[in-house]
Amino acid sequence: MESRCENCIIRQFNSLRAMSKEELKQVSDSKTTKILKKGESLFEEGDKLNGVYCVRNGVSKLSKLSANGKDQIVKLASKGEVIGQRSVIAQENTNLSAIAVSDMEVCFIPKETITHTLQKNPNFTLEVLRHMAHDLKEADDVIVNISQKTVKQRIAEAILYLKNNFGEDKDGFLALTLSREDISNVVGTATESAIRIISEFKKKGLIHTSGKKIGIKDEKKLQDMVEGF
Amino acid sequence: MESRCENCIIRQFNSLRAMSKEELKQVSDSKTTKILKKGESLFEEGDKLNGVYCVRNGVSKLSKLSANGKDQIVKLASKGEVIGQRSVIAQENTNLSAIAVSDMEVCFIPKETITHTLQKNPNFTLEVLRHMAHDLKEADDVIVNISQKTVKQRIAEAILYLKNNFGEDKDGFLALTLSREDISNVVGTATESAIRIISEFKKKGLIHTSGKKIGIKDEKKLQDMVEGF
DNA sequence: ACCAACTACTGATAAATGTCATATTTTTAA
DNA sequence: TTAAAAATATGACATTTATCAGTAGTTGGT
Repeated sequence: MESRCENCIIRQFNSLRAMSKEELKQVSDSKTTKILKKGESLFEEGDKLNGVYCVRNGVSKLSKLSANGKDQIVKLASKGEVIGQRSVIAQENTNLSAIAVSDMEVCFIPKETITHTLQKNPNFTLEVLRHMAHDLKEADDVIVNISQKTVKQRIAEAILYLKNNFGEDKDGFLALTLSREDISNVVGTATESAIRIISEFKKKGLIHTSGKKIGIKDEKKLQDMVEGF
Repeated sequence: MESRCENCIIRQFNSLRAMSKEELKQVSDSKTTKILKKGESLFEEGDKLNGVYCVRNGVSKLSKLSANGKDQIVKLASKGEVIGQRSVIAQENTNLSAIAVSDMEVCFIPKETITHTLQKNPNFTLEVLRHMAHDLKEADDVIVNISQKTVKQRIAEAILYLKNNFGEDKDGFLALTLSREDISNVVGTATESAIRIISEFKKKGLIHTSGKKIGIKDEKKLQDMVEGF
């Protein structure tokens, strides 16, 4: 099974591209590959992480449990993204759980390899920093969206987000199928509210559905809805 | 007026403490000091920043305007914090506005000085990275709070936050006085809702007020309220 | 000290969202 | 394949929050 990091295309999308040949070799020698089925967890909130996970395939939700027992999904991480960086860098237990929302293949890289490179290779550190700066901006946007947009707007936005980030299958459905509950947890609303609004979108002809699958029929109107028209 | 960065205690609180004597000297030579009165802005959303601001005194709100014309305050930055780092690092225009909520004294450090040090001093980069990792965690917490807690809980939390981060004056009022509108923008709600809930807290004896000033009377009950009792 | 402008407050009402109960459909696994 | 379990769907209703309208109180500038 042994693919070498040096040859892995995935790393072009993340901060590992700033590593030297030598460093990549070290990563490759210390990494382990892991297969996860949908629903399995990479780690749970509060866990101490011994390394980071580089996603080769599939999608993971990063979520946090709130006092009232509901999960809030903070980010969906897919191919090329590195999960767990924040906790390893801040040397804290993780504040999020990571659960596969589709079958996944990930590489585990021990934290020593990462921290060692962080101390030796300023380009790598800077690259990680840039990624984190980007994540922070996205988080700020999410805060503004959640507090200023209606649930309807946020659901429309989530549907467009899923299309733009994960694409559509041959039948015109979103390639990443989330349960209604997951959608409500992305958006930060009650599951029933999400379901109701999705039904409404369907009645209005903005989307079509089949089981839990959703397909976009009128992208422009969905976009208008996001902007508040 | 020329105080030297080498002697500035403020920098102990931020990533500048990882700079060498030499680098600090360079910062000191390139920096300019700026005084802001309450209400004045450091920069506006969309501006291209030519450097970062190190807060010596006072507090600034970092906020983002939403489509419906309301500001969402994403962070309050005070003594020791560096504002504008994210945009400079990501080499993007800023996504936030920074406006003084009290009189301020800040040092402006040109971005060349920062980016130069980022490339040369891995310890500094790592330190900045750690700070950003921390900010990102806080942002995640805000997302969960906003979407899962009621307005009442969030206002109680905001009041406690103001006490814990900025302290109280000799009369037992919060040392940082925000307008009701600013409070509503921190919490992500309508100004009238914030006012109504603050009045309710007062009637219940959780707080006392005098004009726009708020003082905590029953911290425990406020805390219970945050947890949802 | 006084006026204008701003900010805080309150009530009435509307709109959005959550909750609970229950029916229906889809998925899962024996 | 089929029964059980899980997820989706919908209605009725409760609760929360926003909006609009108007009054009272505070503050800063002359």
